[in-house]
Amino acid sequence: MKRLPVEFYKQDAVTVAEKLLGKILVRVWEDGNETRYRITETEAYMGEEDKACHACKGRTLRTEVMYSEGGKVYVYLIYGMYWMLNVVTGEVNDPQAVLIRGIDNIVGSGKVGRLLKMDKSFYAENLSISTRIWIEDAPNVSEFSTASRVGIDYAGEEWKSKLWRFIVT
DNA sequence: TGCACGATCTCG
DNA sequence: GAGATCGTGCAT
Repeated sequence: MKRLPVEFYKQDAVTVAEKLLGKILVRVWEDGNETRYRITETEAYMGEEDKACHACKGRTLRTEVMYSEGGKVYVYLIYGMYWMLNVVTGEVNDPQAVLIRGIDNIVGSGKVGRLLKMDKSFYAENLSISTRIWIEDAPNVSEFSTASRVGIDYAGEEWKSKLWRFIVT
């Protein structure tokens, strides 16, 4: 297996979110051991128009990495205790990202962040060259379902109703 | 300089 | 069903 090419991440977030299902997330720990996880649940966030996307507020210190080229990591702290793991997608100045909500049998973006020991140092980590986290190719999964996104009540009906959550079944 | 608010989870 | 817990963004 090999790492996904940069071109993979340059597609739009909805496409990447769907194709990431079944792919292998590799995490190398400080002691040199590595663990591989199968991605089972993702969510897409589509740019400044998407009221549920952090970039809808425009370019800030926190959202800056979403404006860069796809293939980078976007992490941020939520509720003061959970690091959320996202993958930036799309071209430069096209702020999109895919939230990793589930890996293996771990479902819940907060749990994923904790399990992977995510923290601020992973902000803007490049998945193509990083030695501690990357994603490897794997066959697409044939069975998956879609659903509306979670935890974005403030985004309004139009954006809440988008079926941009992808789950391996 | 201060404050309200979350893409959540766990416990009672 | 509520609390934990803190960086970020916007209002003073």
